[in-house]
Amino acid sequence: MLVATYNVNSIRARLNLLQEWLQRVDIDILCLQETKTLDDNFPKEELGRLGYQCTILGQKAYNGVAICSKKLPHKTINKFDDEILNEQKRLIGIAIDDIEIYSVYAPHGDARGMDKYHYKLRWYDAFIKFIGQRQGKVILAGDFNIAHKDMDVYDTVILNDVIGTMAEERAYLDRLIENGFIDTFRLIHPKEKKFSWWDYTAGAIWKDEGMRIDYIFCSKSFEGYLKDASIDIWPRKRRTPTPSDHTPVIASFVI
DNA sequence: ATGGTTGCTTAGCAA
Repeated sequence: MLVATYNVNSIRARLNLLQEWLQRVDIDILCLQETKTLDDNFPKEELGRLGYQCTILGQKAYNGVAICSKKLPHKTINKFDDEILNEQKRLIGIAIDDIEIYSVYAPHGDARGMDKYHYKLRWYDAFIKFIGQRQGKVILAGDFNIAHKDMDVYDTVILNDVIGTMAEERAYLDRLIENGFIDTFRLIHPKEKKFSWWDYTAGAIWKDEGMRIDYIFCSKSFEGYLKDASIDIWPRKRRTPTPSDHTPVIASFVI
């Protein structure tokens, strides 16, 4: 079973590239972020033609998450007890067989001290609390907007104590791991310096000046099933159609 | 070259 996460930076702008990519790989469950459109405008039919059932939680212009799966989910989780998890569309879950899968789009946070920064911390508090209550086989796939360690950024001087690398942000990923979640890419590749996002400006992708901020975490109960993990740089290196600033992250499970 | 890129929605915001 192949699980992928991809921040597409607009599903409508990225549809052609996404279709091309999906024909090259054989993804079973695709978690999308920054779909940036209301549910009515989500290209359900186009993805349906590629064999995917789409579970969508969109909003106009910003945010928006979805999960496209080959199997039909028997449950959708799109409402949460904590209001901060409901107001912006950053989290959706589905259940397939005995597995819960979440597509996650954590707030960017702007810069320390700004309103959006405090929002990020409050959102993460609510998210970790919610996730801590989940039981059994759980997968969290998405754009977490935090580079966990120094090896997850291209330059530790330029990217020291800035948004995405602050100790207080990294502590949230530590807490996820303390709760039993596994960073699948890092487990399979303990030493590899690979990124999942590169700034659009200044040709960052061609210099590999990026950060690893997209992750697939799985609960401890999955540990024996994890077979492989990778970052597919192919979509990010297209010149046409225009790519997202992120690239897909993949995890493979023997289920 | 003293900046540079996208997308959504239409000039300002968000990333």
